[in-house]
Amino acid sequence: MEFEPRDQFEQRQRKLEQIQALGHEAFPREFRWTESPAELLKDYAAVQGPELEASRKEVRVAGRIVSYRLMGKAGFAHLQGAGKRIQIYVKKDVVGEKGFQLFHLLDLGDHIGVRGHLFRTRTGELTIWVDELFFLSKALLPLPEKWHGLADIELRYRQRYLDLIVSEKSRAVYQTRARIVRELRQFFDGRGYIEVETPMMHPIAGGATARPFVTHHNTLDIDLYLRIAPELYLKRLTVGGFDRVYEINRNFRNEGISTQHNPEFTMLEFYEAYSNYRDLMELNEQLFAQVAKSITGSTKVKFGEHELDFGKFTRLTMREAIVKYWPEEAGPTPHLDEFESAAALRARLHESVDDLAQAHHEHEPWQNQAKQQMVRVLKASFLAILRGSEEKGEPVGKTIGDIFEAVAEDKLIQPTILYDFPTDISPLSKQKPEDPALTERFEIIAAGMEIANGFSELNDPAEQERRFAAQIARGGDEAPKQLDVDYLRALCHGMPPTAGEGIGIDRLTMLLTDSHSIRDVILFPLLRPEAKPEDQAAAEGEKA
RNA sequence: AGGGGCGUAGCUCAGUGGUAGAGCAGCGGCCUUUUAAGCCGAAGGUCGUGGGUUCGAUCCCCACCGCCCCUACCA
Repeated sequence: MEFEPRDQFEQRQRKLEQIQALGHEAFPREFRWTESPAELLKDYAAVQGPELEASRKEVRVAGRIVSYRLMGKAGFAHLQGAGKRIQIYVKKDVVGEKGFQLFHLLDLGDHIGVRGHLFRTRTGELTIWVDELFFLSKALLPLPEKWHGLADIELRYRQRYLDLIVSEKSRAVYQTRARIVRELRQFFDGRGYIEVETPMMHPIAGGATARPFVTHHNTLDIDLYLRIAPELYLKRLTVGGFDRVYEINRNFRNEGISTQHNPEFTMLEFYEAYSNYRDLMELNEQLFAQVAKSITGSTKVKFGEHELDFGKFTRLTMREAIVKYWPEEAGPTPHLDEFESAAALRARLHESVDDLAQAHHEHEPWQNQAKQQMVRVLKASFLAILRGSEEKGEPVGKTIGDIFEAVAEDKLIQPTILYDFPTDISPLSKQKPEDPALTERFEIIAAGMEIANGFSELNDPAEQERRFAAQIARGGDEAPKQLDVDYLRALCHGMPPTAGEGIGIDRLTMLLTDSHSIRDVILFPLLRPEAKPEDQAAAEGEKA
């Protein structure tokens, strides 16, 4: 093994040998401790020095050395354990010649155990007076800089272990994430739901529109897809009589990577028989308020410059959202009847493009750069939407969805329930009885991000088959390659009226931890693998 | 995929068309209540990689690699 910095690596290997020569095992197997550094700091926060020294209660504590100050015949260090740091004081008189030799051979990053008792230093810091040192494990590579920590974002993602050692903030995010998941489990368990695990390898990728990852099973000699959603399996379970069922697990989508997208991400998906999407909206209002409150202490949560209030959801239909956020530069807002026909909507968009061009022309660039930018981007989006509609023959519902995304989605900062989605983009949702162009579907949007997606589940097998067939006929990378006949068969056995929903755990964690990149809430986000130096040289050789 | 930015010691960062600097970490020495401990000394680098311009490139130009941000695809 060879690592940079080579001299420090070798230096520390030599020290390990010297530690062994002192009679210590290089890699001991255990250490029996009585308290963690975190527990000591908490339990003895209010206990004064004289009281500590009067009782001289023996403690045994293990941790990683994260600071080290040697002063002749005594020294201080901090041991980090369970995320907190306790100081230790090591005196040659007390630990003896060999004990002090061991102390000399320690480096930042090493794990040790200590036996001793608590006292307070002159400055009042709670400290362990060490009677005996135990060597536990050597860090052969140095820790990041002690004051600034690991500032290189790439290193924080690639070497998360270092980030976690050095950054209490990062550590806290993942602890919060665990609490969020626990909270969600409690919420659903308390409502009579059962937690299940359905396949992650699917013969047909369904339940969402996304490009899947493909893999292969050797013995069966079949291609399989990593699941893009658990939806169709969970709904089979509602047919099977699990009336309230949920799963928390990973989905995989072979799509782009961004601050809001990682190729694998965690979803909570749940189904509740005999309920509809209105019931779910109410359930969501309770759920989000409760989770936000128990995680952050309040339903009002700081997210960047905003304060998101999960105690108060706005409800808007998709069409209302488009009308509400339609910018004046885009001309008159569309009328309700214009959402009915593709031709009317296209005409509206063409007019808007002209109005936007006009607006762009009228504004002097230096007057309001942000507005100029908005007008330019919106015009480009509208032109793209028109191309989709006119050249690719996309259905009107798709056009409406695209318009929503172009004009409204990023404006929805406060938690919003956006509902009544076009049937054309909702192949698994039940239609509204009074308007088959719309479905009983909603999304929860906060900070401009889609957090959850739920609907009254389509349980009419004939209609489901028509929708699947339409999807397949339309084609594209994101459409299923074949009909999921077994799913239709399951529906034919009778699925109760059911409402279901998926909640993005990563994004929810972002909101509740004020994290602005999904990579900050996923321990090991997908990055391009590090090239070994020789690979890199070879790659360049080939090109030359 | 397109646009912008970044890449210098293990880490955090300065810097210059003329052979590269600080702090922390590491090494040697002094120091028995310090705490970003201190003081003295020495060491540490193919300035992301490869080309080009130049008498001379870490710096200027081009390509490539990696990361970040925005846009596009998507949740």
